[in-house]
Order: sequence, then C-alpha cells, then structure tokens
Amino acid sequence: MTVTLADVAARARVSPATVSRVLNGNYPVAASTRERVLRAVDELDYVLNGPASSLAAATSDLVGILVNDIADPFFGIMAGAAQTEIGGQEGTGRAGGEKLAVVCNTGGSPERELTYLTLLQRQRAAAVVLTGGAIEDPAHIAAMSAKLTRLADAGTRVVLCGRPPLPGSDAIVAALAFDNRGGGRRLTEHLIALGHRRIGYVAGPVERTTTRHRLEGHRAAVAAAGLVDEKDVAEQERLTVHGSYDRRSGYDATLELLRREPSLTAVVAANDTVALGACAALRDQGLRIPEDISVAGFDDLPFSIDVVPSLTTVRLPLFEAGARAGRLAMGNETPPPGGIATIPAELMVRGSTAPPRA
Amino acid sequence: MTVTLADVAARARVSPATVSRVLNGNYPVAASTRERVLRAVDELDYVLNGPASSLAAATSDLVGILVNDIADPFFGIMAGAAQTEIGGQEGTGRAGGEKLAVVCNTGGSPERELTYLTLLQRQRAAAVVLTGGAIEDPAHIAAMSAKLTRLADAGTRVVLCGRPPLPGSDAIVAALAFDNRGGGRRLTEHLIALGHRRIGYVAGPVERTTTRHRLEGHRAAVAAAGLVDEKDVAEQERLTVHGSYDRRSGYDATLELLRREPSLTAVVAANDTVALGACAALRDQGLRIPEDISVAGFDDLPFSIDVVPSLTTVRLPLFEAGARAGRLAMGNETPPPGGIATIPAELMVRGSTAPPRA
DNA sequence: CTGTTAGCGCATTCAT
DNA sequence: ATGAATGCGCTAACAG
Repeated sequence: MTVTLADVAARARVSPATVSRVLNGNYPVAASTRERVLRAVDELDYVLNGPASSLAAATSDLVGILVNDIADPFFGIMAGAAQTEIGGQEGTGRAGGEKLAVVCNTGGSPERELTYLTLLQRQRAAAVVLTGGAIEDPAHIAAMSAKLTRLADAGTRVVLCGRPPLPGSDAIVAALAFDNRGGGRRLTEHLIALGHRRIGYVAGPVERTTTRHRLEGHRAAVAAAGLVDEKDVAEQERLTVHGSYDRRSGYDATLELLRREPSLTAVVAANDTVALGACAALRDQGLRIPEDISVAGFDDLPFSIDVVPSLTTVRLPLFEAGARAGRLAMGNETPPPGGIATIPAELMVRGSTAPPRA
Repeated sequence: MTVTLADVAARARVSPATVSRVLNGNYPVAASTRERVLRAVDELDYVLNGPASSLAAATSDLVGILVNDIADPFFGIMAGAAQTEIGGQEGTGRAGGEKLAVVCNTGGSPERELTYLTLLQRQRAAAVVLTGGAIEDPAHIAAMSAKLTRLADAGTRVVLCGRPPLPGSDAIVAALAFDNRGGGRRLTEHLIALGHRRIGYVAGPVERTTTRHRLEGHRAAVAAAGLVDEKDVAEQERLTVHGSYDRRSGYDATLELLRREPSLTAVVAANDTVALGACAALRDQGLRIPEDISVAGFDDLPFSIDVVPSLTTVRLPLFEAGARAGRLAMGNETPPPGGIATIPAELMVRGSTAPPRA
C-alpha cells in the first residue's frame, strides 16, 4: 500500500542505498542519477518513513521546545523564535533534511515536564530547549537533573532559555538566564526614586526561580533604601502576595494587598499580565493610575505599550533569546563561556508610574 | 551503551516479547511477571525506543497541532486545550501509552504549513489538528487537500479547528468552524443600532478564510442597513484596509482609514489585537474612545476585558473548541453529523462602543 | 560514484 | 501465559 524507498529505487533503476543518499544529501551522487531519483520520488509521491530512518541512523530530526504556558505570549515569543531558527530554512517543498521543531506545553506541571522529556527521549530527540522559570522543589530538581543528564548522554543537545542552570547538570549545551534579579531591583529603585515608600508586591507562584529572583531584586532595592528592614521578614511578607502568572491572580492579590495596607502608593507585579489584573483591581477600587497609585510589570510583552496608561516594566529580549537558544540547539552558535550567559533586562519607564501624591 | 528491551528481558528473566507485552499493556501477562518486568525497567532506567516501536507497529504516538502564530493567545488557547485532552491523562511517571502532543508554528506561511504536514506524515503521526483560518490561494488549497487526503489514507486522523472544511477533502475526521460571518454581522449590527453610519473596517490579511468571513458579515450588516450599497464595491473598499493580525497593522490601518474618511464614528477591527492598535492610533490622533469614536474587536481574548475602555468584541469559545478538537483527534468524541460543526460566536458589548456624537 | 550486506529495536505472528 | 522467529523500512559500512 504505502510506497517505500525500495519502490523508488526500482522506479529509478538504482539501488535503495542510492536513493537514501540523494534523499539525505550527505554523499556524492551523480547529477543525472539524482535527477532520476528525485523524479521517481515525485512521481510516486514518496515520503520517507521517519521511524525507520531514525532507527537505522540512531538519530531523529525531532527537536522539542518545552514551555510552561502556551497561551502566554512570554513563551510564545521565545518558542516561535527558537522554532524559526530550527526549522525555518524554507523547505524545498519536498521537506529535505529539515528538523521538526515542536513545542510542548507543560502547563507548569512538574510531572508533565518530566513526562514530556521522557517522551522526547523515547523519540531520540536531536535537541531539547527548556524555556522559562524552573520549579525549585528539591525532588523535582534532582529528577530533572538526572533526566537531562541521561538525555545529553544519549546525544540530545539540551539548551535552557530564560532559565538558570540546573545544579549538577553540566551535560547541558548552554543556559541562557535572564537577569530577573537585576531587572527587579532596578524597577523598584525607579519607584523609590520617584518617592514611593509603601510598595506592595504581587509575586508569581512560589517555588519558581523566576518568582524568587524578581522578588529578591525587589527586596534588595527596598532594603537598600531602608524602607523595610532586611531582617523584618514579617513586614516583607505582609507586603507580598503570591499567585499564578495570570490576570485573575493579579486582580485578587492586589485587592488583598490593599486590604493589608490601604496606604500603598505603588504596586509591583510579577509580570505584565499580572500587572493588568492589578490595574483592573485598582480601578475598581476607584483609584487612578498613576495619579493615586503607580503600577509596574515585567517582561514588556507587546500589549504593555498599548494599555492605558502604558505600563512601566522591564524589557526582556524574548525573541532574541529564543532565537539564540534555537541556534545553540542546532549547534549553529558557539556556547557562551562556561555554557552560561546572563541576558540583561532593561527598565522601561512609561505612563503607569509617577511620583506619589503629596 | 543504551539499554534495550532485550536487556530488560534478560534482567527480568523473560523473553523480549513478554517485556513488550507488559509495556504495551494490551495483552494478558501474569501479575508476578509484570511486576518483575516493571522492576527491571525501573532498575535499568529503560526508555522505549520510539522509532523502533513505531517502525514495528507501523503507528506512532505523535500528534501534531498546527498553529499560524504561536505568540498569539488565540492559537495558544486552542492549542493548549487540545494538548491537554490529548496528552493530559497524568502519566504514571513511567510515561505509559501517552501520546506526544506537539504544536507546530507555521507563522502563517503556506509553505511551512505543507512542510510541517510532510514532516508529520513522515513521522506517521497518529493525528493532526489544524487550527485557525486557512489560506485561500487555489494552488495551496489543492496541495493541502491532496496532502490531507494522503495523511488520512495513511491512518492519520485529521481534525480542523476554527477552520472551515476543505473542499474535496472528505477524508477528514471533523471540521469545527467558527461562525465568523454571523459574529461579524452581529457586531456591526450593534454599531448600527447605536446610530453609527460611517464605519471603517480594519481587515486581516487577504486570502484568509477568517478575514473574508468576518468582513462578509460586516458588509452584510452594512448593506442591510443601507449604509453602503451592496453593489458599490469602490465605497466598500474605501472603508476597508487590510493588514496582518497584529497591533502594528491595526495602528497603521486605522491611520489610513482616518485619512480616507475623517468623519468616521466607528472602527471595527479584524481581531482584538488589531483593535488594540486601532485604539492607540485613535488616541494618538486626540480622539477619545468611545466618546469621539467607537472601536470593536473580535475573539474576546483575555486582555480584552482589561483594556480601558474594555473592548466590545465577539466571543469565540476557543478553549472549548480546542478541547473538542483534541478529543476528536483522539477518537474520544463522536464527530458531528457530516463531520462539520459550526461553533457559535457571541457578541460581547463593553465600554469601547457607544452612540456617536450628535 | 554505486550496489550488497547487515543490522537498528521492537511488535507480532505462530507455537507451546 | 510465555517463548521463538520474522520483518517493519531504512542507513551504514563495506566492496567494487
């Protein structure tokens, strides 16, 4: 029923090996022969059997990109950029030696993250790109570290994008980490410079590197300015509410923050989406932004410049980082020294922050 | 080096066939034997060789989900929902009979769409879900139709989600189409009911089903109200500007619309993201929304309720449709009669539309 | 440059 | 309920 390489060989009057060679293009073949084979391929509508090919060659052209939330542009931008670098060399129409770059949505679940890695390992994936913050549970870190080591041992190139290097796993090609701490610190410093003294923080989910680093940056700025004593954990926590990285969570957390401290003059959100929810909550409380209260986000997603007022935030070069991760996964770029690179975060001051009211 | 099924068999003191049987779980095996095998699997850290397995069984556990733009939540929401239905049955940790649901980003390019389908065909994918509007170029339609027919013939289940059925391709499991035309019509009828008479339309890319259907709905409403004669193509086109489905395009197109017709009292955008760009352009021209001019979007993406003013739009049940497509792809839901279902679109009236100024 | 030969690792007959 | 044998379709030495 389905046409095989042998059929093509018969039609082109050559051996199967020759067909394989022209298809893979990694071996000298006479132009006339190649022509004949290609014609037979087209006439027969032949499509290579991937599993058979992978089995024989002990490699596959699958590249997996893991994301925490596919509906979040933060991941979409990185994944899209990586995918373009990996599978983007504009096919010949016949789909030659291209890689199959695919994105896998873990939904932020540790189990699904591991499951996907196993599935990719099973497929003998050529490379795996892990994007976004990691979960900090010790058991999960250990499991991930072991799994990534095994993947790397099996020849899969592992690249981290927007995620700090995993302790104990040096089998990795490269880790591109965002300077979340620095960005968080500069953002809050900006607020303090404007004159804010009572600043609430809407944090992301606990046990996430991204959450922790941004929060640490914020608290470092707060402590440096003497707003809250570095040792006063209770007060730090009073001004912090954790939630997930979505709008709803930002809305609820902001209400809670206002309840705890009605005299707040600024709210810093874990990311832009959360900031949107925070703005909505504030507005529903009759507060004007930025006249009555300032709001800041993180990531500088495309919509941030469009909301009213436009959002003060921290720009992360998501597209560039994703593209670089893609090249690294393909072996088209030399890894940074030590395999680790920190990607700078840039403060973007816009309309949602202003001096507090006198 | 890498451990194979034979190694597991040796360790468990059974034949390779038995190991295969417990792993696939589709054959009676004594409980004690199964136990022994499973233990050996864990001890050896064995991971099935996907390519070998697929080759022998002539099937694979790969399911592809094609999207036009992975950075757009419109696709992210559908893809995420589909992926959950397909690969979401919470693995046992050992990754049993799970499917590998992956999303492929075509970037809206016809070539890449076909390339991805070929790549998935090569992998002998178990199913393919195509999301979002289709390109209307006749050559591409023919190529797609042929490709999908071949995929279906090879046993791949093909499901369309948010895309109208392809002419000539009845090998498809099901097509879930959004009522873009009806939604577009009701949206413009709402504007007309408010008293608007000069309405500009920022359309999506030409040659896309989604673009065309929404625009047709809009024009049907306009014609029914007698605002522009159905035959007056020149006037219809004067009040329409095409662009891509992004913010920037919405911004530019709106400026152009204003140039052509400064007395516009309402702008209808191809989708919410475009509407955001339109709002920005209007504001930059010193116009207030909705006092001076009304704006409407389409899709009801999560941010639409958060922008100021909140966006009047048309709600599409993206999550539900994606989930249903996922179940259809898995064979867990019976296809609609004729394989085609039209999914209703609901008008959401919010703050961005109001009666025009007297 | 091209043909021949051997597996790759597993699922599946068919026996037992 | 389990084992032995066969072949899935292709690539990779190895010859020539």
